[in-house]
Amino acid sequence: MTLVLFIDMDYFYAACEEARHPEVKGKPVVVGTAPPNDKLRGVVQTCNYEARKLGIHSAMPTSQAFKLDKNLVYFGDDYKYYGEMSEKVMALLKAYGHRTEVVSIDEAALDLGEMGYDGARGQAEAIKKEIMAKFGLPCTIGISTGKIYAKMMCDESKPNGLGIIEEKDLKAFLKGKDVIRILGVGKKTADRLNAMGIDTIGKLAKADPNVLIDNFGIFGKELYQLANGIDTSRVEDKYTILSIGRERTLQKETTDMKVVESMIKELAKEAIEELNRQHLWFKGISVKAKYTDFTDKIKNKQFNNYTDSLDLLTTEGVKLIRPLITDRAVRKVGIRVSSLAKREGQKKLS
DNA sequence: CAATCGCTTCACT
DNA sequence: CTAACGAGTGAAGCGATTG
Repeated sequence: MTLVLFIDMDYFYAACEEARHPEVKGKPVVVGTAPPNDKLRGVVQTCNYEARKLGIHSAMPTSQAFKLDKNLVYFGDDYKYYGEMSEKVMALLKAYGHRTEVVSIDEAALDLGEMGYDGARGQAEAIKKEIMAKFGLPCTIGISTGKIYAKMMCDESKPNGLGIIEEKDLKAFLKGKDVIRILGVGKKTADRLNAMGIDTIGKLAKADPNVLIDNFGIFGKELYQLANGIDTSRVEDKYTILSIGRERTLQKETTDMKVVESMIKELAKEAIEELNRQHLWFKGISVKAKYTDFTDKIKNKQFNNYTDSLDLLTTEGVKLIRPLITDRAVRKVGIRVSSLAKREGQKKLS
């Protein structure tokens, strides 16, 4: 029986800030999205456990967080730094020699193979210790027979934990859990399941698989299998980026194409920087305008050839977004490149 | 009729 | 008090279009 180890960094962005500002440890720390010049207009990205105790959580408006504690420590997000820390952690994990999947900036899965539960525990303890010693970052690890179960166990063991769920205990482990705990099931899907009378994974396991498939397609089948102890997910050693985008709230809502244009230029530059860092080309672009009523509109375009040209992205981006800028006031704009390809070994046509 | 396109919806931090 | 607070990143889903 091969085992999967799932690791999730605890309150990652806030922990990164604590690592480089040790003096704030023990205080409530919030990392927020930071629209230029007005942090109160953003929302909380991540916060440490001291802040959570006060009721602060992800996606809460920063203004509201300050109402709960006017003395909290606030940092505007710094993706570049978090990305660097993430890369260091991932490199450390890969050095253990197992097939390793980078799931997100702060999560990874390792296929431990046939080392047994005791071996897996030893490995997990070593990893936790090394990450703390080298980077000062806490993390939580879950271990089970499949990636998704390992992740669920990980979620359950936070913070700074280590949880193992053995195969013989799997059914009992899953039975009472809310369906929303399943990876890929958010509020909307959970509501639909609830409406069908399914609120726990135990009930999901007993549901009619055909009804699930009718309602959710292929995902319905996966849900059914998962609820019954079959985790078909695999630990993949490659991590494919499908798109890279940047979006930002304007300082002030506007109908002025000039303002939108200069923001698009700025965002295009940032997106290309990331594209270059990842050594990719793009073939598709999309732009987005979000209006004051919080609805948004997106425009896409595909090119015939791959490119990495900032000029092209900027000019085409501006052209694409023009029809979205009308007399409706816009509060946020964004640009994204997609249909990506690795640079090496391929010839750029132009 | 399958692949691709253009756009919306959803999940998550 | 369930209205108003409301960022950013990215993938998945899906109907329309096209070769």
